[in-house]
Amino acid sequence: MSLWQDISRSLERRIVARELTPGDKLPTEFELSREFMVNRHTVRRALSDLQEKGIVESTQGRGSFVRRPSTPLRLQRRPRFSDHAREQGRTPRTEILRLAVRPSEAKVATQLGLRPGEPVIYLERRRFIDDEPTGLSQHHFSHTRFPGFIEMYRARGAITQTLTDSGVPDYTRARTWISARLPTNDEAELLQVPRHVPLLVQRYLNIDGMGRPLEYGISRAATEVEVDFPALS
Amino acid sequence: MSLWQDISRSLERRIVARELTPGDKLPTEFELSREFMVNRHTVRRALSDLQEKGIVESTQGRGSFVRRPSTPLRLQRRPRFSDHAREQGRTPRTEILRLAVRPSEAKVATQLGLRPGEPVIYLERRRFIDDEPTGLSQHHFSHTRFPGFIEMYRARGAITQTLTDSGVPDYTRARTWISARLPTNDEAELLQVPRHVPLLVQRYLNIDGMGRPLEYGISRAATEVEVDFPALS
DNA sequence: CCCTATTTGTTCGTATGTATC
DNA sequence: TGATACATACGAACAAATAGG
Repeated sequence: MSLWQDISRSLERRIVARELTPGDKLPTEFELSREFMVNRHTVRRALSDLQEKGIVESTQGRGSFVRRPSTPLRLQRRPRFSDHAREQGRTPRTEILRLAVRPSEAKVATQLGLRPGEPVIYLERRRFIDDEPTGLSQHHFSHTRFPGFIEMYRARGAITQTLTDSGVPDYTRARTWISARLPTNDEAELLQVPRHVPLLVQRYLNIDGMGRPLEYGISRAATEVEVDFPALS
Repeated sequence: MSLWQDISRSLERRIVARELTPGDKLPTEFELSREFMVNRHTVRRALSDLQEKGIVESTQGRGSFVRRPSTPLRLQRRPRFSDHAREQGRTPRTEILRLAVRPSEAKVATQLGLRPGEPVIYLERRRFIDDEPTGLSQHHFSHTRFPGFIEMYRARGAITQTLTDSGVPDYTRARTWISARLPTNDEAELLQVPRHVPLLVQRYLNIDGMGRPLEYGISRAATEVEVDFPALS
């Protein structure tokens, strides 16, 4: 057991024992180095470990702070996000992060059957349940096909409604690619999760009733940590 | 942009440009420090960054290596792991970690429609492609229904074959739950991945041609999964 | 608004420990 | 066993962001 690991554990114990509670400022690196009688670098290595674990957060010029605990988030299981949430008696909300027309990237164009660079509606959203951020999503629609999308979406606030009013009464998910990765700083911030909690990333293609590509989307959500596995020896 | 960030990006570019391919050994820290004309600590900071991102892996006494890329795995209604691998001209292999009869846990019993504690066949495996570990899986079958499973599986080495010979010519995946989490030490060891690379966890229920629950399984892989039917139901 | 003390971030230097080959 | 290479630790200095007077 190295010194920095000892220090990291010691600080972690202090936090789980509520000697230091979320939001609290940790002693400065200098003070910690005196307390543990080690070099400041050794303290920094320990703090770096705690940062990776999402337990503390450091800011230049301010100090290191105990992070707020993360609430386990539920993985969204249905494309109809709002209905699903309301069924459970919870309050869904969607925030628009970006909504614009932009040239399509190669991957998006391929999936939607467009020529690369052909304009697409780009919509980026953050979703909440009971005011807790639960997911981020990026949506792409053909601008040629839905020229009035932006205004309609702003007025209606829902994708399904916008598509219905654009003459697409129904659509289904044709394909989903799923992967997992750790969040970027921005994503961790937007979703209010520590950096060590994996994101589940879904890339999907929705098609309309005629089987034509309709929407290419990417959604990201933090997932619950599972602990119910029999140990592997 | 700090020096170590520059170096990290530079090395990452080298890797995506295939100048360094998966499995390759990076230059030693000393060599890199000479090349970039910085202190070895600065190189170490960059390598630490690349390790966090899962791009390289370092081992004391050996060196730093470019990690293997994760190959997308395809999830289907009739999952046939070996066929899929062979289609791509790769060599699949399966290792038995455990194979035994044990009382069913509550969750397993519920899914399989058994009484809690009713005996189940428990099979734990590790799968390889081209001798690289790619996944871990746990399988549960009713022991009452398949009393000779253990001997048959040992003789045949394949679940599908064992089931066929047990009078179950066909089965399909009824449901899949997907989540992500960081690996335990054991899992990281068995899968040969760093501890900060998320695992994709699939819990699934397979049913036979009559719609009866057949197998409850949990698989874990550090790879992308492609889903070509409505993903989460 | 500026100045300054505080605090974390980066970089160098040096030394020793420890795992691998 | 020795050489190599990564891991840990200490010391020093300066940069950069923050907070408070």
